Amino acid sequence: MKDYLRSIITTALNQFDLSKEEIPEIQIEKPNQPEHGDSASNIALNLAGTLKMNPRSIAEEIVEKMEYDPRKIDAVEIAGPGFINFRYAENYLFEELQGVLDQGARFGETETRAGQRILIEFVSANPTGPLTVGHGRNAVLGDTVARLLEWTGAEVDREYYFNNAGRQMRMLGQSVQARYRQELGQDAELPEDGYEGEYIRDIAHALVEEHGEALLDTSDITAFKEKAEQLIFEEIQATLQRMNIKMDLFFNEQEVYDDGSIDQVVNAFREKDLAYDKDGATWFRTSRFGKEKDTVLVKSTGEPTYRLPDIAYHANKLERGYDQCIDVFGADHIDTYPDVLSGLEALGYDRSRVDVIVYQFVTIVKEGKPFKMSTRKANFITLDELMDEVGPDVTRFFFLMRAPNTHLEFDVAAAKEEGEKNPVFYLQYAHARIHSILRKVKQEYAFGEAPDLTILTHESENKLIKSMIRFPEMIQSAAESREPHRLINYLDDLASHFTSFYHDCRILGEDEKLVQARTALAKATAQVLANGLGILGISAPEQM
RNA sequence: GCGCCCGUAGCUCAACUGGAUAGAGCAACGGCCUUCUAAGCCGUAGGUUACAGGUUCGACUCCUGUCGGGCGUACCA
Repeated sequence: MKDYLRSIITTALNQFDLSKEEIPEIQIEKPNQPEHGDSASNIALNLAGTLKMNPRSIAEEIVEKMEYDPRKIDAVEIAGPGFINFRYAENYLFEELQGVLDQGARFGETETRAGQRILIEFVSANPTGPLTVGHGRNAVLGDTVARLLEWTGAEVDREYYFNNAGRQMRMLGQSVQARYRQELGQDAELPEDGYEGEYIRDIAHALVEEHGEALLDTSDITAFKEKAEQLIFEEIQATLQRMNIKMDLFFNEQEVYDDGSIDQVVNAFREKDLAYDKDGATWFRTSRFGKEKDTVLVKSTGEPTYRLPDIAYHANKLERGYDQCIDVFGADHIDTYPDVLSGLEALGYDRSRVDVIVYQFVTIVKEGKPFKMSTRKANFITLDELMDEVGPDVTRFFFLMRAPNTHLEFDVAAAKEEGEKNPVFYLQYAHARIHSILRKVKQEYAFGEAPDLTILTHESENKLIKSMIRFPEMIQSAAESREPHRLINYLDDLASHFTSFYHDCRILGEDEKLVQARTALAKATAQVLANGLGILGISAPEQM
């Protein structure tokens, strides 16, 4: 519908004395006030400046020159300072409703990104411990944005970037070694800054079972490190799977060392005089890109800082032919992002091909109080523990219900509540309720011909249909802005329109034609709810 | 100090990327179950959108400053 409105407005505008550049983008929006129609455009107001005319008279002229299909548009009005308001024809609504039924599980899919290949990198936690609540928001955001993009036609790969070398992992190996020795009754202490979590003991225990005392003499921590990595990765993947997330690709940071691309990056920078040596280290002239200071790429020890492999890794992604690469990370990593973009630009890539979703931190609220977490100390809540308490559906929902770029408060008590305070149940309940009706209808009726949807003229029916057919637009907007919470707000609105309909209009016991038409309407609603919940990665139960 | 993000009803948050009278949920108050799931529906109350300026037909949204909170500001990741 938006596209249609844009096209008829454009046709009208072409009759004005305006160059192409002077025609602004035509915005179509849904007015807050129902009296203002179903869709509205502010085009006349936007043109007031360039045309030097009263916006109302511009609007009048546009409407005069506009031709529209009465089967789609019932009325066009000019209101307020110069808005053009459109009212949909009933016939249009019925056609669209039929469209929902016809498209079924695919209703909402569009082709706007058809042919695009997108790589979205998320989670990317190093295998040093179980996923915590902090990773949860990252994981769920990344996966859901991926699903949204897929619904708009893109081909999306989900990638997990990790590092199994370096200090962190050494520390992990040493921690496991210490626990291993303790398990066998020896005196051993965790290294300073070692990992204190209980899971380290589990890994040590597994090593004892497997090797007995055979690893006591070795000073090499490789065996400890590898076992830890293996077990932790298994656990991480199990956690992700439980959350309905499946990564397509894993990328080991080591690759960009091994294939020499790190050196290539440094050399390319040097050739363009964007890298230099100072104090035994290699520096990147980030000051050329508007940063206060230059940045170290290779430490005086010869070891690269994380920025260098980061740049090489992103170049690698672009080289793999993706049209767009999206990174998901927390606010604490925001500072590295400009360096990566500068690096890519220096290498001759188009920086707009890399995009980032930054989310703010999660505060867990337990017993009414914020719960402070520290990763290395055993003081954290794992995602698994959270899911044990509230289940995967609620977990996903809570991480998605707020805009990524705002601080999220996760109230465990509210999440555990079954209803009332818990909005996820509202959606699932509406879906289950419809299926309950559908089951009853199926028992009592056997409809022959196609339903006559044109008898759905009750105000609640009308509103429900209008809400339903906005679904594809909502997916677009949520995908475009990378903000899944928009879809949640929409589904909430849809469910609320359904429950209003449910209370105003009975299905069972009415005239058979009406039963049939309303059943179709209910079925379409359930379909949209199921499709939407599917995008969110949340189950749509048929019974509750 | 500097940089990024946030500040909206008592609480948690929306507001379609600058639009018309700022909306939901929870909490409070008042109604609605012999009929398809009351995990629900309807209504009442609750606001100087932190504050002060500015930009324009129009600002929660953009700009400047102030206050408050979060995160950064490494030859850690």
